[in-house]
Amino acid sequence: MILNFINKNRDTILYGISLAFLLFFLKWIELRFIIINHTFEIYAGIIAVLFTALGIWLALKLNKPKVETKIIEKAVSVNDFSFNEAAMTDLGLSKRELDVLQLMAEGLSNQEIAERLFVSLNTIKTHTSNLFEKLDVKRRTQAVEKAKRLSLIP
Amino acid sequence: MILNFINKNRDTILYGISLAFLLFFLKWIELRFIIINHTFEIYAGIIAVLFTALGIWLALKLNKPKVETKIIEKAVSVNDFSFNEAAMTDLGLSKRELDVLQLMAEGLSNQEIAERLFVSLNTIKTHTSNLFEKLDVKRRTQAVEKAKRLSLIP
DNA sequence: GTCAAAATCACTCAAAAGTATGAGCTAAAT
DNA sequence: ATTTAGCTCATACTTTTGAGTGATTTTGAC
Repeated sequence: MILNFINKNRDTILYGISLAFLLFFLKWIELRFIIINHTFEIYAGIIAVLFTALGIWLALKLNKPKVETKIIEKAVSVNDFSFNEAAMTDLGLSKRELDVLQLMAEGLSNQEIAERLFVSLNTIKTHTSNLFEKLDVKRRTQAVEKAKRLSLIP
Repeated sequence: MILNFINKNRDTILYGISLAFLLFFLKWIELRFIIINHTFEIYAGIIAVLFTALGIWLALKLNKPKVETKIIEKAVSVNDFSFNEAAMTDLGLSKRELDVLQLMAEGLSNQEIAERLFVSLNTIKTHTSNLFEKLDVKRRTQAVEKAKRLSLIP
């Protein structure tokens, strides 16, 4: 805990010690000058130089770095398919129609879709017809294309 | 030209003037203190404060502002379609076949593709047949699906 | 229980897609 | 010069798809 305190206030403590040392040093040269009785200006000059240095040191120490935020756009290929519920309800697509749409997107024929869903070919035809109408397209390829654009399928 | 010179050395000139003024000021308070005969320490203290301030000012003036760059990575989903040349040569697809494939992916019918490319419907049929064989698929929907997987089309 | 939407299926007809085969023409490679 | 690959087109035929219509059954909501 005491180490922690020292660490946190390192600069302040250092500054205090430096100042104390400086004052002590000044007192010492003051004494010397009194004894040797030299000119006043030399003493003042030394003080000036020392404190200029102190000021510089202080400023450098306390000068907070300016933070510049740099935003780097990182290209990421994302797997972010989120089903577009809105589009589905908007178009009035039923669950079954969506099933058919998905299988259609996999490239299955109507016959294959029928077998996959255990219904007749005619049923699938009806579904696809309704799908095309709802999606406002003429062909299955267009339906798949549009469905992908609308995020109804990945 | 003289204005130019002044502008370029503004800081230096300013520093010189300030220093001159300070020295003049010091001389003045020195005189005052001599006349009033005050303690030496007050004078030294004033010098100390003044030159500390000067040091700070100098440091701030001459020190290049520290810039800390904070980098924030922003994930951006990118349109990163890069045509898979390898797959194309691997499958032995011709330019024309790729053309047809692209239009097919847009949901065009063979007839529409034929009109778009100014050739006959039969030509397109030939292309699609060859395409299906090369892609090892049975239907156009599968062809489009596979082509997308292979990055032959976006 | 009623009603509406959804799902199922059938039938017909037309259009589009796909298969198979053959062939001419051109440009590039051997 | 010959071969090869790619593009073109045609004919004949089959399969799939799609449009249109109508009907029955299921299901969920009111």
